[in-house]
Amino acid sequence: MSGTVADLRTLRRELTRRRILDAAWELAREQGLPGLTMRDLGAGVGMRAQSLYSYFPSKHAIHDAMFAQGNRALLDRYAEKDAADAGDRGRDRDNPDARLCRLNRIWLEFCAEDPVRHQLLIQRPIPGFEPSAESYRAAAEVLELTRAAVHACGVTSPRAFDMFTGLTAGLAAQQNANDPGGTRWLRLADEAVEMFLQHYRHRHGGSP
Amino acid sequence: MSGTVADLRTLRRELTRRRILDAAWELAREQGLPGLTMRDLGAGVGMRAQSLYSYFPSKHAIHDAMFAQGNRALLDRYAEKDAADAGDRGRDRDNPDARLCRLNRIWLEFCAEDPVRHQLLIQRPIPGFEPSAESYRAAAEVLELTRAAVHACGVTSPRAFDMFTGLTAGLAAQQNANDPGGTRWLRLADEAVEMFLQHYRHRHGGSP
DNA sequence: GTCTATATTTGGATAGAC
DNA sequence: GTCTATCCAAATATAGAC
Repeated sequence: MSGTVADLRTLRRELTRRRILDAAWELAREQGLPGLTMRDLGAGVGMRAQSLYSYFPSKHAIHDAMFAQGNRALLDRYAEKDAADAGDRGRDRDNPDARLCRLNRIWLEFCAEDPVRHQLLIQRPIPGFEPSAESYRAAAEVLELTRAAVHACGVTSPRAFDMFTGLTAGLAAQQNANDPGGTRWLRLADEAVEMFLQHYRHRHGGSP
Repeated sequence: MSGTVADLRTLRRELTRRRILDAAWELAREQGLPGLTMRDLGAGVGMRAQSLYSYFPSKHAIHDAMFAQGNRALLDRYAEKDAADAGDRGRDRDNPDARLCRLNRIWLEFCAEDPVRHQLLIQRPIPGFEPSAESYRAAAEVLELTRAAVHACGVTSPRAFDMFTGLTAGLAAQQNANDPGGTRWLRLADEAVEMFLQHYRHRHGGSP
């Protein structure tokens, strides 16, 4: 019996943690990531700021949890969308170019739909913030996924991969900085991949 | 006579303003842009924080002055380097591709040599900060310079120019975020321009 | 022109009552 | 588990003496 009670407690606690994180995202979207304060966050979930310390040991821990959440959300998005768009039809082997375009679109849309999340995951807007090892693992997983997709297109040099990450990171950054909510750079996604593949496949690559 | 005295006073005042801004850059480079405080800044020039208000009406005004300084520095860099590398020899007309590569290298090196300045000029790390109109003018001038250089290479579509700014912004962002002080993305500068021109000149462009 | 003194606000975090 | 009551630190900014 006491086991069940403990489980319920843990569950309630976890739910409240989620509510706090949801409110944190909402506030960060409104006033920017540095503008997120314990006071406002407490008010956002109907608590005093001090009560938050029952759920997170520090503000840093909240940032870290958000970072981890963001990376997991991206991995989930890949799993959903990538599978939904082509997995069943088995086109992954047949057309690696299309898959790279797809992954690139998923990434760019993910970045554009929440500039604050993009900021937290990609740039480092919080001075002393270093994410935990577990959070880094998810980020590295995303990178490897992308690298594999580029390789599958016949482009294998590290230089080329750096160019790819630069290209796609730039489109996301420009979109959020200069046309937030729009599609001015988003719409260049496929064109960018095409440009990239044309250049690197013919130079260092394998099959056309 | 009183005019001379007034001039001296203005001069001294202007010199102190410069000293304050120099110290501001130094501190920002050390502790990040949000870590710049009036206290530390005062200490950096041998004053109390309160005395700074004799030179700048607010912290915001200091940020704005830094923003303007940064943009002017970039324009100066273009004027110096671009002219020094090719102006005398008059290659600008003969080889627009080389000029675009040159401008791109100047820009990337400028961004990489001071990540904090890059952050201030390109991204918007300070929540409520909006630069003054005069500062914006310099930034727009930079953009037009680049657009003209891309046009000279026979690439005229706005889409293509957006791709160019995305590409080059991404290289700078990746360099500073993932390899500060290194050259991992910097060295891709010419290759990026080559890739870009090959793609867009053959598609929408003019002469090869 | 710079200082001391101070006002004001804000934010992160702890202790202990209930 | 949440609250009240505080603490402490830091930061922007103003007033007035020297």
